[in-house]
Amino acid sequence: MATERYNAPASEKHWQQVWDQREVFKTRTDTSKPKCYVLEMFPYPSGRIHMGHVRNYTLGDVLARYKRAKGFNVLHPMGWDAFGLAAENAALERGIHPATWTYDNIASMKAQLKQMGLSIDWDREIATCHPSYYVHQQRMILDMMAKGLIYRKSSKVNWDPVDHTVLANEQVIDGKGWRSGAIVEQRERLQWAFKITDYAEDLLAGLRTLDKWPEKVRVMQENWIGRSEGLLIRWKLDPETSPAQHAELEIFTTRPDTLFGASFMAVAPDHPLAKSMAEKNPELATFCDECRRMGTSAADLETAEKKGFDTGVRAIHPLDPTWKVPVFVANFVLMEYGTGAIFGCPSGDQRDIQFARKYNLPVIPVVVPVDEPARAQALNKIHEGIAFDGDGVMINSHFLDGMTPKRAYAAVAARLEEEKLSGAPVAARKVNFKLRDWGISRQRYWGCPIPVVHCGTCGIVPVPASDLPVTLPEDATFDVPGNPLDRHPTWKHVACPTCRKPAVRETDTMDTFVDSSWYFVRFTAPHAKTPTDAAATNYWLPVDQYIGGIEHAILHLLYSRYFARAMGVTGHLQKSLAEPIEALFTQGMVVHETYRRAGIDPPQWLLPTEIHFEGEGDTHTATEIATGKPATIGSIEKMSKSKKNLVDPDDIIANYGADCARWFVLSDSPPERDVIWTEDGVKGANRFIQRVWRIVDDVADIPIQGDEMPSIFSPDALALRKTAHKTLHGVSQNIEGLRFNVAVAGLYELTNALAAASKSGDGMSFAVREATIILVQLLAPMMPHLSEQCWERLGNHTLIADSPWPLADVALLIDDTITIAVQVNGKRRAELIVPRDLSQEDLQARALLLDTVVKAVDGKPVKKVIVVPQRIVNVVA
RNA sequence: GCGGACGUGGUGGAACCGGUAGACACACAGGACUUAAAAUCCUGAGGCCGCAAGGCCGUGCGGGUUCGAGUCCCGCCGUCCGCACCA
Repeated sequence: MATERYNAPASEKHWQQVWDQREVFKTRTDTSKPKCYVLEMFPYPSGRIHMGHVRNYTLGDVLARYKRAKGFNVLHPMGWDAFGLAAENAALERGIHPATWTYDNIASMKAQLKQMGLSIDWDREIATCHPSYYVHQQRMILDMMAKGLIYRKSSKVNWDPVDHTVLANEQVIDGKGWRSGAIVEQRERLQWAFKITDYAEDLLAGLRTLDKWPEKVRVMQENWIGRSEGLLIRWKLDPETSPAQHAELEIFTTRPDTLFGASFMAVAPDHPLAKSMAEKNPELATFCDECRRMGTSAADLETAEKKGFDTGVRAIHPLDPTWKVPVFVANFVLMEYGTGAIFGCPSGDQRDIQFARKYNLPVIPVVVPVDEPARAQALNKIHEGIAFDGDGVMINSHFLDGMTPKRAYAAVAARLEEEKLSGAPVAARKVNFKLRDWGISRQRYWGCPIPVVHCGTCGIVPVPASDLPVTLPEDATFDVPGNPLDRHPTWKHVACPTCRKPAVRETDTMDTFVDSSWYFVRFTAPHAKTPTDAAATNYWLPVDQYIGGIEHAILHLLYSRYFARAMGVTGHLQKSLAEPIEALFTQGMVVHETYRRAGIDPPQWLLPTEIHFEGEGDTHTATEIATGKPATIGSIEKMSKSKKNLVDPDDIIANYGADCARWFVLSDSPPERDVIWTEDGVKGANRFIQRVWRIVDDVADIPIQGDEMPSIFSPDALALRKTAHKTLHGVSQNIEGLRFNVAVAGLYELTNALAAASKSGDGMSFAVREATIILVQLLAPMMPHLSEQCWERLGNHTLIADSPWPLADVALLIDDTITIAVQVNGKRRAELIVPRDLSQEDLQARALLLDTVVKAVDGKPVKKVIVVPQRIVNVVA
C-alpha cells in the first residue's frame, strides 16, 4: 500500500478539534479518584510565545497526559500573569490602552498554546488583570489587613525628579531614569507591606520539609532568609563627644567573643547618629551624600573601596569603661540590616582590617590557632593585613583568654546580659534575618487596586465588601509619565465609607507578585464566589508538580509559600496547606547559536532566518542571505531579542508541527539543563515522526489473525515482545522521574527494534502489532497528535487520550538467560551467557574454565573469586 | 568573597545501590536504491598499536578506599549559576 507522509498540520488541527468537541480535558472535582495537580508557571502575556514556553508547557503536558492515562484525575490549568509594567509602557509608547494590549496578547498567545495540543482545561483559564480574579484578591487583602499581616511602612522609592514619577528598579539605569535621564533620587514614602519577617523562622523551617524541591532552590531561599544568631549590645557614648539625644549606640554582632579586638565602630550613612552629626558637619554631610549615591548599582559596589569618616563621637567599651572607641560613618554598613551599626574587629574580618589599616586604627589579634606553627603564621598574616577568621583560642582578651571562641561568646553574653546601662541590660541575644518585609505598593495604573480609602477624619478605611471590586478606571490617560490613577480627574474622589465626608482612594496598586502568589489556589475553584472553595483546595492542593524557570527560585516561590500561610490566618486556606507546592522542577533554558555581521563592532546581530549555511557539521560557515557577505557564528546563548538568536515556535509548528517541536525539546538534554536548539535536531525529530508513521501504516495493513494470543513465539518474536515490555516499563519510570530524554532514547530503541523485526515466524505478527500499539501509547504523552492519528490507523475508534496506560507483562521483563561479565583482577576478560538461575558455584566454575580467564590468570594461584549474582564474576589472582 | 552545581567520544548525552563506560540521538564516512537528487535502507566509528586476532590506554588532574571507582573520600584545576560589603 502506498505510504503517504504524515501530514502534521492537518492531523494536529483535526485532533485538537476532536479534543475540544469531546471536552476530553475538562476537569471535575471527583473525590472518588486520586488527584494529580500538574502546573507550569503561568505566562506573562508579552505578545508571542517563545521556545522557553514551548519547553515549559511540553514538560508539564507530558506529565499531565501520563498521569491521566494512569488513572489520576488531573488538574492542568492555564492562566495569565497579566498585570505589569510592560502594558503601561506599550500604552505610553504606542497609545494602546494597557487592557487592550493585554487582552489582545492573551488572545494571540492562547491561540498559539492551543496549537501546541496541550491537555489543558481551558474552562479554568484566569487572567489576573480581570476583576473576576482581583476582586477576590482585594477581599483577601482586606482580611489580611484586619489580621495585622499588612502594615504601613515608610520605605525608599526611586524618584525621577524630571518625570515626577516613581521608578521600578529596572527603570533605573546607571542611577538615572530610563526616559528622562535624570539622576534618580531616593525618597521616603509610606507604603503597604506584608510582615513576612514574622514568618522568617517558619519559612526557614518549612524548607526542610520540601524534599521534592531542588536542593539549589532551598539553599537560595535559605540564604535569602539569612538567619544569624548574635548579640545586640548597647554601647554608652562619651557625652562630651556626642549629641544629647544620642546617649548610646546599639549594634548587632555575631561575634561578641571578639569584643576585645574592637578598634572602631561604624554606622550607616542613614543611621540617626550619622544624620545628627552631619547637621553640624558639612564635610560629613557631603560624605553621607556620596555614600547614598553609590549605593545604586551592584557594579559600583563591587569595585567600591571601603571608606569611612570619623564623626568625632567616642563609644565606651562595654567591658572596659576606660577604653574609648572612635565612631565612623562607613559606606559598607547597611541601614537595613541589624541596627545599622557595627563594631569592627580588624584581626578577624578582612573588611575591617582593610578599614583599620586605611585609617591607622589598632589591629589586636584576639583569636589565633592553638598550635604552632599555625599560630605564628596567622599572627604574621594579620600583621600583613590578612584577617584570621578560623577557630582557635582567645588571646589579648582579659577574662576570656584561653577560652574557645564559642565559650567566650557565651561568657560575654552572660556577663553583658547581667550588666545594666540606664536601667536596662547592656546586651540581649537576638536572632537576625536578612529577609525584609515585602513592600507591595506600586505607583502604577496596571495593577490590582489596593482597596482602601484615606479619610481626613477616620484615617485609613477599608472599602466595604459590598463595594468590591475597586476597578481601574478605563478612561485613564497614559500620554505623560506618572501614575494615571493619581491624576485621574474623578476616580480617586469618593465619600468616606464610614463618615461619608469627602475622602480619597489609595492610588497605589499591588505588586504583581501578589497576583501570582495564589493563582494556583484559584485554579482549584476558578468560578467560586468566594476567593477559595474549601472542598476544592482540600482535594486538589498541594500542587503535585510545579514546573518553571529557576529565575523564580526566590521571590515568587517564597512569596507563594508566605501567602499560603497568610491565607491560613484569614481562613481562606487550610492551615495544613502552608506548603502549597509539593514538588518543584526547574527547567533549563532553550539556547541557540548567535550570528552577527563579520568584523563589525559593536556587533550587528542577525536572525537565524537571515543566514545561509554552507558546509556541514563542525565546519559549517554562514553568510547573510540579503548581502551575501560572511557572517560570524557566535557563542550559544539564551534566545533573546537583543541577540536575535530566536526561533519562532509558529514557524516550527507551521513547517514541522507541534509534535515535532515537542519531541525535539524533550530529546537529548535532561530537562533541568539547557537545550541547544538546532535545525539538524528538528529535522531529526521530524524524520522520527515519519518513521513511526511508516511503521504504523505498515503494521495496520497486516491482517489480524484472531484475538487469541499465539501459544508459540519464535525467538525473534519473543525478543521483540521483551523489548516492547521492557521499554514500557522503562519509559514509565523515566516519565515519573521527569527523565524525558532517557524516555525518548528508549522509544528510539523500541522503534529501531520494530523496524528491524522480520515479518514472519511464529507469533511474529502478534508481537509486531503488540509492540506497535505499545509504542504508540508510550508516544502519546509526548506527541499526542501523531499518536491519535496512529491509534486511528490501527483501527481504534476510541481516543488514545482516553485510553489507559498499558500494563507491562512482568514475565517478559525478566530474561531467562543473562550475560555476565567476567573480570580478572578487576579487568573485563570475557562474557558468559548463562541461565538466569544458575547457582553461584556453577557460575564460578564456568568462569574459571574460560580460555581468556585461564590465560589472564597465567598459572597464578586464584586467591578468591567474587561472584555478584546476575552481574559479574571477578577472579582475584 | 560566600553558597551551589557540573566536568564522560567530533557534539548533546546514557550508565538505578560501586559491578561489561560510551545506550539513544546529532554530525561524519562508506555502501545500496536512483538517469540524478531528495527521501529511505544497510554498514562503520573513544584513542593508540596491529592486515587481523588481539593488546594497551581511557570518564578534568593528583592521591586514597575497594576484589572492582564515571559513581565513594581527600587535595587541586576548570566551567557555569545564584547572592553579594549581612556585622
